[in-house]
Amino acid sequence: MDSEIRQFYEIPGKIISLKSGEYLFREGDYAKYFYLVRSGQIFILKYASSGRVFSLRLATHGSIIGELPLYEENPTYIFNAVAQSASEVYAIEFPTLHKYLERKPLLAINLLKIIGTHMRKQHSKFRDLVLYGKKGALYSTLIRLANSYGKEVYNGILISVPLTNQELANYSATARESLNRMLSELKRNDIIENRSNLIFIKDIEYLRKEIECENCGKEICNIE
Amino acid sequence: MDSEIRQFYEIPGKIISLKSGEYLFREGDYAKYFYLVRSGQIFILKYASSGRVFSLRLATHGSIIGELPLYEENPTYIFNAVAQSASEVYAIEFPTLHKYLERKPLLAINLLKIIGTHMRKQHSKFRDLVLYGKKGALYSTLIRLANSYGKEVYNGILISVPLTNQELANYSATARESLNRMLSELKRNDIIENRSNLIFIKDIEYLRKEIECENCGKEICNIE
DNA sequence: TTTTTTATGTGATAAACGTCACACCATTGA
DNA sequence: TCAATGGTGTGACGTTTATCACATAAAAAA
Repeated sequence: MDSEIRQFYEIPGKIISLKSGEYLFREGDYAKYFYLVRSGQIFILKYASSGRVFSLRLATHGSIIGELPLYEENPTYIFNAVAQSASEVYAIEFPTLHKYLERKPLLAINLLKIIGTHMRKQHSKFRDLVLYGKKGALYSTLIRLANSYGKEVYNGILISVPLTNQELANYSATARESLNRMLSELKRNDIIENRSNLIFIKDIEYLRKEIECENCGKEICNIE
Repeated sequence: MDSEIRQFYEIPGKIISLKSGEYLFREGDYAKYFYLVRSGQIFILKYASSGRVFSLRLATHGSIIGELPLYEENPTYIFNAVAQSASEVYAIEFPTLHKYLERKPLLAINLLKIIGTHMRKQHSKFRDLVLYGKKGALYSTLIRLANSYGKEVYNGILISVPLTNQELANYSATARESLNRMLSELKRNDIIENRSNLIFIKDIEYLRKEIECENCGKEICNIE
C-alpha cells in the first residue's frame, strides 16, 4: 500500500501543518486540493443540522483525503476534515494532479486502486448499518478499530487508542446513551472489557458472527 | 457522460444477453468481468440472511457494473446483479481492461470520473439514511427516481416506471408495511398521488426540504 | 368466468432506538 | 482543598420501525 502512495509525493505540492482541532476543510467549501496525510490523525466527519455528528474515517499516515471532488465541474467538499491531533498533510492542487494523471498511467491506476478500496470500505459499512442496525454499526466499528489499532495480546485484542463513548457513538451513528447500553451488554456477556481506559476485545469472533462478517480483510475492513 | 462510456466499447469483449430474472453475477462469485449495460435494466442487490433484500442501483443503458473488484488480489463480486427485463451487457475481462488502462491514460481518467460519481452517489444515499432514518431513505429514493425516470408534467413529476411497494421498500431498506404507511402519509399530505399505477410527485420541494437536500445535481442524485 | 396469485392497506403489538433527566465518578487547576 | 469540567451509567419515557395477522383489491392464469 505504501508504494501506491509514494508516487504522489513526486507531484509538486505543499506541506500544511494543522494544530489539534483545526479544520483542513469544511463541508461545502470550494475544493482545490487533494491531500495526503503525512502525520497525525484527521477525522472525516459529517454534521447533521440536529447537531449530531457522524464520523466516517480516521485518516492517518498514508491516507488520502479530499479525492472525491477531483473531477467535478464545480468541486466542493462534502465532508469536514478536522485534525484530531497535530497533523501534517501534503496538498496537491487538482489541476496539477490532473496533468500528472494524464501523463503517468500508473499513477492513475494507483488512484483507481485506492478509490476502489475506499468504495469497498464504504459499502461494507453501509451494509453493516443497513442490514444489522445500530448494533451492526457498533460491532463493525469495533472490528474496524481492532484491524486498524488493535494489538494482539494474550486472549484478545487491545484497541490501542483511547476513545470516548461519544466518539464511538459518532462512528456508529448512534446516540451516546444507546451506545453505552450496547457496550454494557457486551461487557456483561464477556465479549469486551475495559483495560486502563482502552477497549479490550475478548471475543471478536462473536462480533464477526453477529454481523455475518464477510471477512473482507484488513485492507478493506478498517477505520482509515 | 455518454462519451465517457464510448471508449470502453473499443476494448475487446463479448456481448452477453440476459433474460428477465436471470443473474449476471452473484455475491461471492469469482469476479472476472467488468460490464457495460447496453440495454435493459439490471438490479444491483444485496441479500441479508434474514431474507431481506436491499436494492442499491438500477443500472440501465450507459451504466457500468462490476467495477469494484477490478484491482483486487482475489476478486469477488460483493453484490448480486439480476436482469429486471431482457438485457444486454458488454463484458470485458479484467486483465484486458488492465492492459488498456495502462496504455490509455484518458481511459483510466474516465474510469476515475465514473467511479468518483458512484462514490458520491453512495455517500449521499448513506447520508440520507443515517441522518434522516427510513423516511430519509424513502424521500431520497423518490427524488432519485424522479431524477432518473421523472417526466415533468403540469404541476408535478411523473415517475415513468412502475414500481411495487416492495421494490420501493427494498431501495429504502425498509419493511413493506412501514413503507406503505409512509406513502399513505405522503398521499394524505398531498405530496404525492397515484396516476395509473405510477407515482406522481406533486411537491418535490417538500421532500427535498425534509432531508435537507444538498442539491447535488442529477448527475449524482439518481438511481443508476 | 372462476381460480389462483400477487399486491395493497391497516390494526395490534413488540422491539429498537433516541431523548431527557440526573447521579456518579475522575481529573484538573485555581 | 474544593469547585469546575468532562466523561460514564442508568431509569423513565416517547418515537420510530419491524413483525404478525389478516382483509381487500387487482392481475394473471386456468
